[in-house]
Amino acid sequence: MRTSKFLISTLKEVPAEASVASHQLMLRAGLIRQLASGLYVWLPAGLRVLNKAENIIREEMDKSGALEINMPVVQPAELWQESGRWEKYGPELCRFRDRKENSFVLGPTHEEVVTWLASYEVKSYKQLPLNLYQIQTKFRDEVRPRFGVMRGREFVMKDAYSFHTNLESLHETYQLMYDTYNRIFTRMGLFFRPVEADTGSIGGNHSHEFQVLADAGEDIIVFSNESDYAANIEMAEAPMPAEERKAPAESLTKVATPDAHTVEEVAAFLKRDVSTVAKTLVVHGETPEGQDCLVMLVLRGDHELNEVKAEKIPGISAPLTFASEKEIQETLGALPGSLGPVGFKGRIIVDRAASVMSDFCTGANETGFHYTGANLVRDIPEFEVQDLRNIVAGDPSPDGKGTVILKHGIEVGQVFELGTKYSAAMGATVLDENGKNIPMEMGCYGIGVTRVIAAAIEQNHDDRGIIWPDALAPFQVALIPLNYGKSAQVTETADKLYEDLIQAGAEVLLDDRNERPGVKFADMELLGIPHIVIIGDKTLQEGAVEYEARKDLAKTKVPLTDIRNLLREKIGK
RNA sequence: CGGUGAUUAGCGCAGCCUGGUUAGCGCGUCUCGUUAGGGACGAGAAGGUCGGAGGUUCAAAUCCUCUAUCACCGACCA
Repeated sequence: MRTSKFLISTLKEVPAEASVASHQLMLRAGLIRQLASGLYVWLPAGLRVLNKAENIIREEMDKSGALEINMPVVQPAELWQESGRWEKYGPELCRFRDRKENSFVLGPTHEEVVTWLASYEVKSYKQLPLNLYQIQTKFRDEVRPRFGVMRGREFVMKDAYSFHTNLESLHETYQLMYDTYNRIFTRMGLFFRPVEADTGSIGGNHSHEFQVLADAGEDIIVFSNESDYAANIEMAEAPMPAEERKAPAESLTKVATPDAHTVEEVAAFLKRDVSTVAKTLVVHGETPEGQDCLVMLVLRGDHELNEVKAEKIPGISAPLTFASEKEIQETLGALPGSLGPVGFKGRIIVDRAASVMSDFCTGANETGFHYTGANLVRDIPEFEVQDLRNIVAGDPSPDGKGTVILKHGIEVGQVFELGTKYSAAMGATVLDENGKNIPMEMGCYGIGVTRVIAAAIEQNHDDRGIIWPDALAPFQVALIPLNYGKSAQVTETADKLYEDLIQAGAEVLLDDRNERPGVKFADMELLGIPHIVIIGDKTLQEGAVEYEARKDLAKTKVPLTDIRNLLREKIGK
């Protein structure tokens, strides 16, 4: 490709809407343009990268034995009503009606459609296992699109769905996909880790996320400093403290704490550490009889509630909903900021770390008052202990080896064992060896293709621009002739080299624009092309050209006779 | 969805508070010339419903009301 025939849409200045490096660079390098919130046009250079990523995924999926299909973006609402997600999915599911007033959705994922498909196509255990995948556009009306294509509303996803007669077969394919994902992200040159994950709204039993480690990531990943333990913070169990709860030493004393509403304010007012104050949160729940009720969650003041853990506890509403001020006032007679478990008649769940506190401070359920010297059992006879909090750096690792470290990650893929959740709900059954109808076991496996591009840039850039891993680069080689079209020897050399490399099957961008050298250097470096060759009269006098590696910007003079072979070796052509 | 802020040329911004000529600046774009190894210089030019609607006023980018869109901070997910 010649730049004169290509669309080079680089920007000098950073558009105001971009805050993270990948978003800024994708706009500056001319890979994408924003059409509306969370919606992006992929420009030619960007699309080349996207296609590279898709092809790697396609090759590895095919190698694993998965079969590519294509399902519609638009899906009938009935399928979603059948699976039960019509109610559960919430407003990010974009719903609409067609001219006949029939309800449809824009597919945010395709479990329903693929299960419908499998129920039609698969009748016998002999056809299983089967793994179907597609690379296709999804739409989720995200509450808060941000960071460019990292969290867009419309995005490209590779989603695969596997079908099995038994769990053993499902485990096998799960492991196969796990290994395939490792190969895919390794080929893309990413620094990533598979981590244990929550199954979220898709539902299921067993799951790993593939996380690209980068500071801009929105997820927090928990690692052990001694073992290979790695999990999403949503999942990471905060172990029971080793120490025993001390016997009460103080008596329960009510103290006035005017205008102190947060744990920090109370701690500061009473001149004690936040970790000696118990934090009380009130959420909605259900009694075993099915009655709505309020449940108290008690945590140490310096700890954070883990909502995923909380909503998994039976009897607590999912999604987790906090009681409103009005509800709290009516039930407890006090406002949030002065709440506590002492004297509360309902269900009280105490976090493991909070369960070993003694002589702590907590709200008195009377606005403006707290207790000091509060103690479990003595002052709060009825309570249960659960893991409720986010693990923090320095806590013992959940696997018992070492302590934990927290890092940010970008979730680029996830593998799930779904079980029979969808097949049972939607009647996707097969006849087994005994002629019995059984629902198929299912797995599902996603990769955020557009997101992976952003993740790759987060991990690979410098102050001049993007540094593409070889496998994702829009072009492998950039040729920068200086004085192209004016100097005959430069023009001839550049054209010849260009033709040779094209013949060899290389992806080459020849910058034949009538621009000053600085402009060309800056553009090619911003665009992140891994291998750059500079062809100028000065070095040609010595029968040489210059080779620049984008990775480290190192320039070396290379004899003209060697440059073809050097490049072909670098790009493996 | 809540809170905060923004919307003026392709991009980045000033002007608004205190209403009053032809709405400016930098970058980019086009033409001509000089240049040519790190986003050059000179001369000229094109490009604006001041987000939209309504109102106040002799007069609105500027004041008021409504509305749309975008961004940032908190609850979702590939």
